[in-house]
Amino acid sequence: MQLIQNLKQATANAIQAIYQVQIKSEQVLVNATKPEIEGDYTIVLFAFVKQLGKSPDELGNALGEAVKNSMPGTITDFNIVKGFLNFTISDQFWLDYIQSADTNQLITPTSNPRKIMVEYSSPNTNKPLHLGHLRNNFLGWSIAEILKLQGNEVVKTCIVNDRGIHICKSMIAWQLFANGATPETTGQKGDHFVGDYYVKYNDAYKAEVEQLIASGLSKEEAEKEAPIQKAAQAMLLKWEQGDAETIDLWKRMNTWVYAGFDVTYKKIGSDFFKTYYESNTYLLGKDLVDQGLAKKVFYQKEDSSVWIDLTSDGLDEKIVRRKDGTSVYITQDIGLAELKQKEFNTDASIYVVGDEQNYHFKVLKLICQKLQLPAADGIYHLSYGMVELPTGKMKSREGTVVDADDLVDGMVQIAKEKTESLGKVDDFSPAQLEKLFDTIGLGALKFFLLRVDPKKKMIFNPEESIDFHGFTGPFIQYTHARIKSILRKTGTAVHSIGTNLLPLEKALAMQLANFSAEVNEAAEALDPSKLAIYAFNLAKLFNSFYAELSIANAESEDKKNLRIQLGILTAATLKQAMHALGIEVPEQM
RNA sequence: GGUUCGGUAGCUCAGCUGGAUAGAGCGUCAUCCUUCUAAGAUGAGGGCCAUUGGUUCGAAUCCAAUCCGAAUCACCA
Repeated sequence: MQLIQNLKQATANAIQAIYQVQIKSEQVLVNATKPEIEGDYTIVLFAFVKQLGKSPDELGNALGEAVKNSMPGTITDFNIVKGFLNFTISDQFWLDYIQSADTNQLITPTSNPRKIMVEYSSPNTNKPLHLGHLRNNFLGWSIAEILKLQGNEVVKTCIVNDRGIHICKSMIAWQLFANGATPETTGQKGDHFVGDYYVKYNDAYKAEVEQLIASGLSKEEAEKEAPIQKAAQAMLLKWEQGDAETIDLWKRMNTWVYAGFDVTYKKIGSDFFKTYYESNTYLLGKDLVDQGLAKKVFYQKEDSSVWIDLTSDGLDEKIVRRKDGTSVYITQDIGLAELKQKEFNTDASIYVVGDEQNYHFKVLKLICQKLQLPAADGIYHLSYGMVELPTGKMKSREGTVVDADDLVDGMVQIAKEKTESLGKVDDFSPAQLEKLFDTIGLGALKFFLLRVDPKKKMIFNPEESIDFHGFTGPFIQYTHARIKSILRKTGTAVHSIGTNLLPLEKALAMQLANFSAEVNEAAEALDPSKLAIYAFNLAKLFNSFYAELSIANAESEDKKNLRIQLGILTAATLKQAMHALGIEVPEQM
């Protein structure tokens, strides 16, 4: 659907022809005309009034006439109101569009497809996924789907933070308190099982610190001297030395966690083409430090630690190698960026990571650029805001973390209760029902987390749970199911669709025609919320249409055909838009 | 203190590449199921778009300052 683009181009051409002034088509602003004014699309004349030195009316008349004549059969009329040039599009244009639209090709693919990596999820192996991870996973998945929809090749990756002191804490606690218990013996999901020992570690640590303070140590000393903390540090050292027993335990506990993650990922629909483990990548980037030194990008201090000075870029000095020769977080990320580039040769790499790491990624990109790594310019940090509770941030210590599994199960349960109370799916089999509850519950949750601009922090109120009415996933799923229900009765064979359009029919066609452009916008901005909003508006519009006009009992055969076709297109568009959000739409609900 | 991001209806959010009377949803009130799925539709009510100044035909949108909130500025990851 190129209509808007064509209008811009025609306007630019007209200005060129009449006034010999070169205007880029992108400079022409085309809006949907206000409902109470006659017309379908509006061009704002003010932008050119001054530049061309003509009055809005004079300019409007000249442009209106020229554009109208350049698009015969498409534009039937124009008018000028207070500096706005309004064009009326012919019914025939929309009828042609409705008739020829192909549900298998709702999107015009991008002319320059790229290979793009999307890295998301990044779990820690010491605790289960929580609400924040869900936002990350849904965003990553959706971004990947949107880019694919546009015609790009997407490589989904995940970096697992499977090493470090926090893992050792869980391990120590397990050794101390578990008595050999395992997820199998307790029947607990592996990630929750390990997460519990992380909590137990913190409890024990806190108790030890308090005890030490009571025995006369200062708070600082106590925190340093707590035996369990020392044990964890010792264990990390052993791990790094490759101590067989430690590595064994580490592997064993990680296996439990991964088994748990797999269940969750499967449930919420996350997958990765390639998973990187920090235990394999944490030594990367060391050779790049030497290269950087040779290139004089980095410099060495007296204690032989290596730094980069970013003060001229408005940032600080940053260490890239410790004096003991070990690398730091940023170093391994540089190394990993290069590794990924070598393995996949992508045009761009999108990191879905929380906004608390904005500074880190700014530095990462800058350093990669200074090192002239091929990956550098393609690095893009998709920074998303935290999910907060009405009471403030989630804090594991205060037990206010919203667990991902619990939340998903809760949503599915609500979907079940709601669906059963409505009693519209009595003919479903138990397996179908289960699938439906999952679809609706997850749909509600995903939509809720994706409908907000990713970069903004959002508030989630677990008390109120998530609504199934209004601007929600189930509302759109319901609209889809409703259309499908009608189509099952009317059939989908369409012949003649008549020669005129009612306002609601036209509005629906216009909205449908926008889909491709909306996908492009969402892809460009890496913002699924744009698609969520689009899908909601389309569903809402269809529901108004549905309430006003009958499809099965339309006033004529032509009208029936036309509305069936509009129903087919709306259902297909909703399905595809939701699919790009990672949300399935049921045939019946 | 520096940097970055945010402040729009009671609540949660759109709108921000300047354009016509600032929009949704939830909540509140009212109306609509013997006819295609009421998880729906229609209507009412609700706003000094944080504040002040500037830019201009026109500012929620751009600029500056101020106030409030958040993140970050680790030899943690």
